[in-house]
Amino acid sequence: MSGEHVLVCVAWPYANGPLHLGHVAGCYLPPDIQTRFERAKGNKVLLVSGSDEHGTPITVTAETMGIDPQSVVDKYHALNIQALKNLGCVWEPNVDTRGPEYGGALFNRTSDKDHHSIVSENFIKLLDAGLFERKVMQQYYEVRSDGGRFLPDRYVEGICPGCKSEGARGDQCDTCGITYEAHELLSPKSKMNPEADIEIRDTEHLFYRLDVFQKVLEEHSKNQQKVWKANVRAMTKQWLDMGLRPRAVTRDLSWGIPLPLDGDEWLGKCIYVWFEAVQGYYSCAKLWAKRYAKVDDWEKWWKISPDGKKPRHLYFLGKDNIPFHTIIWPSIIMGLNHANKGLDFSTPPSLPGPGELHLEDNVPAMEYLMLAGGQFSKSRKHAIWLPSFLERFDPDTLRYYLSINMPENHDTDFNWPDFVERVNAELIAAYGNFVHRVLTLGNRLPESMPLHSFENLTYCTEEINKLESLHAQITSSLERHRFKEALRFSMNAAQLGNQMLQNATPWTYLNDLTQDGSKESMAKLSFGWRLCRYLAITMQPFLPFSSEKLWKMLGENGKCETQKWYSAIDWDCAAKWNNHDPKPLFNRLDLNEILEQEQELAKISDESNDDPSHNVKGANRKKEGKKMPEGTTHLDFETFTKVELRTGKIIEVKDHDNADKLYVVKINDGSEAGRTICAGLKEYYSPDQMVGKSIVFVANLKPKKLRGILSEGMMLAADNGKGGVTLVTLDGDIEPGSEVR
RNA sequence: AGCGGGAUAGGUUAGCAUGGUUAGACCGACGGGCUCAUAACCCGUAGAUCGAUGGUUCAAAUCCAUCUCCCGCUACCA
Repeated sequence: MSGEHVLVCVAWPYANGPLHLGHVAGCYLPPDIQTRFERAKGNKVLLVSGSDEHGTPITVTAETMGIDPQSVVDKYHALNIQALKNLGCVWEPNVDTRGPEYGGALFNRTSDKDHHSIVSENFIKLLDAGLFERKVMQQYYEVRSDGGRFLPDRYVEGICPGCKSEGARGDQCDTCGITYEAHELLSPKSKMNPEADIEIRDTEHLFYRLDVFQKVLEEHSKNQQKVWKANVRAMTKQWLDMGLRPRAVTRDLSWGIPLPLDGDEWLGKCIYVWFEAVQGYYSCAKLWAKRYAKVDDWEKWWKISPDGKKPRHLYFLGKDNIPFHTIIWPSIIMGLNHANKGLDFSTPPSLPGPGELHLEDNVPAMEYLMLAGGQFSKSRKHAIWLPSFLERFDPDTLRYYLSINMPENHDTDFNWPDFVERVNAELIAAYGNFVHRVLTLGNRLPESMPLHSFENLTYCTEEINKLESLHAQITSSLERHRFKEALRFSMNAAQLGNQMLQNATPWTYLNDLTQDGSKESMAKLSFGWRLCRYLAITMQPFLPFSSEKLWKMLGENGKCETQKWYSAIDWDCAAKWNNHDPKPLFNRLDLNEILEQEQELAKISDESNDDPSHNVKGANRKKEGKKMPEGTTHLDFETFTKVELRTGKIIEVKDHDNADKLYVVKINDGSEAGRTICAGLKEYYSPDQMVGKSIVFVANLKPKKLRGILSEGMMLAADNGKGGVTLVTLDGDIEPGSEVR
C-alpha cells in the first residue's frame, strides 16, 4: 500500500541523562528503520516523540547539581536530540522533502507551553465528562519553615502498628508484611529529613476512571491478538485480568503541569507525569501541524476519516512500557472521543468510529539490550552512552549491529568482541566487500567501454528472480516489524552477489575482453552494479549513511533515501557509472584497539564526577578539583568517636529467605553469642568467598530488622560507585571483637 | 518474596499463539577452491538428547504440570 497515513510514535526519553545503547536498540532505532521504509514505500509518515521533562527524579538531579530543573532538561534534551540526529534518525527535516502533505517529524518536549495547554484542555474535557473521580487521601506532610511538602509513602518511616517494629514504611511493614493506611503508622518520620515535624494532611486527588474502559479495552485487546507480539499479549492480559481500577492523575508535585483548576485545594499539585507525557503523541502531532503544515493537518494522522479510512498507528517502546500503550493511553484516547461526543461516564465508551481519534494498530515492544550480560544502568555506570559511542564509531556500524541483534523477542547482549566480529565478518566482509569488488573491477575497464555498456540482462534471469523474491521477503518482514529477519534477507542479496562474481570470474577477462565467455561474464559484472543499487535502496532504512555513499559511488543522482522502495527491482532504470576511484564503504574494526580505548574511558570516568555525560563531546569536564563531594560537612572528633568499630570473623553466610539481594551473615564478634548482620553483598561475593574473612563492622549501630531478620550492625566495604565493592579486611591476626580506631 | 517474560549446535538466533516436512539461518571450527576484493569471496563437512522430569496425543521444540537457571518490574542493599 502506498499513500497511507502512518503515525510513528516513539517512547519519550526521560531528560534526566544521556541515552545509552539500550535505549537505542529498544526504542529509537526500530522506529527510524520503520519510518524510512514507510517513506520509501510512498507512505505519508508523521514521526513524533520528544523529551519527557517532568517529575521528581529531575528535581532531585537539579538539587544535587545545584541548578534548576529547567537547566537539567535543557541540557539533556539538547544532548539527546543531537545524538539521535548523529545516529541518522530522521528527526530532521521537520517536513518531508516531498512536502508537508507527506508528513514529517517533530521531536518535542513536555515542557513546551503548547503541550501544557493541550494537556490542560484534555484534562478539563475528561473532567467535564465525569471520567475523573475525586478522592481525599491522607498523606504525610513534612512541615518546614519554607512551606513544607507532601512526602511519598516511601520517604516516610515509623513504627509498625501491627508488630511494633521500627523502620516500617508509610504504607507497608517489611517485617511482618502487613499493609495499612498511612495514618495508622506510629511516630512517622521523614527519611530525608528526620528532624522535621511530620503530620498527616488531607490531600485531594483526581483519579482517572480506567474501570469504565475495562470492557471496551477487552474488545480492543481481542481484536489485536493476531498482531500483538507474545510479550504484549501477555502483559496486557495480565492487567485486564486483574481488573482496572481508577488511577491517580494528579500529584503533590512541584515540577510539572499545574492543574488547570481553580480552588485552593489544587494549589501545589501537578498533573501526574504518566498521564501527561503519553499525551505527547497527540500534542506533538498537533504542534507539528501548527508549526510546519496547516493547523488541521494533524487530523489526517489521528482521526478516522468520515468514510472510515484509518491512519495506521505504530508505537515503539521498551517492554516496561507496554501497559501504558495498550491499556492506559487507549483509554485516554477513547475518553477524549467520548467527551468530544458530549457523552459522560454513564454511557459505556465504544471503540473509535469515523471522525474519532484512532487507537494503536501495533505496539511492537522490544525487550532489553543488555551490556555484557548485565542491565544498562545509569547509577552503576554500567552503560555505553550514545553520544560517546558516536564520537568514535561510524553510526552505520552501530545500526547494523543493533539491527541484526535487536531484542525483538527476548533480551540480547551487547559486547565488544561480538560487535567487532559482526561488523568485520558480516557487514564489511559480505556487503562492503561485494560493493567494493564490483566498483574496483568496473573501474579497471577503459573509459571508452564503461561497465554498463556490457549490460545484458538475459544472462541474469536467475539472479533477477532471486532478488525479486528476496525483495518480497524484506518487504514482508519490515511490514511485520521483523527487523533482524529483514536485514538478514538484505544480507543474503549481498551474498548472492558474491556468489555471482565468484562463478563469473570477471577478473579473468579484464585484460582481454575478446576471450570466450567474456560477454556473459561481463554481463554479470555489469549486473553487479544493479545489485549494488538494489542493496543501497534496501539497506537504506538500516544503514542510511553508507547507502548514500554507495548511491554517489554508483553514479546515481539525488538521494538514496528518497528513492522508491520498488525501484530496487526496476531493472529498466538507466544504468549509470561513476569513474572515480572507489573507496571502501566501511573501515575494519580492531578489537584490541577498542578495548584499550574502553579502558582509557573507564579511567577518565573514575576520575570525573558522577555526571555520566563526562565522556560526551562538549560536556563540561572542568571543575574536577579536590572539592568535597556535594553534601559533605565536617564532623567533629567527638562525633566520630561515637562510632564503635570492631573486628569480627565471618563464620557463616546464608541467603536471606525473603530478599534477593541480602545475605544473612553470622559473625564472631568476640562474644559468645556472636551477632547477625544482613548485608547487601550478593552481587559481589559468594558465601564461600566471605566465610573466614576478618572484617570490620560498626558495633553500636541501632539494630534494625531487614525484611524480617534483625541486623545488628554493618560491615564496612569499599564502593567505587560503579559496581566495584570490596569488603574491608584485616591485615594480620587479631582476636575478634577488638576495637578499631 | 510477589508478578511477568525467557532457555533451541561453541556463540547469536528462527520456528512455539493456530502440535504434523530431513528443527531453518548467520558467526565461529574443520576440509577444499579462488586470487578481483578491506586477512576479504565461493563450495563442502561436522556440530542440536530443542533447560530437566513427567503427562496429554497417532504425533510435542510447539499443549499441560513440576523443577532448575537467566532477565525485567516491585520490595530489600545498615
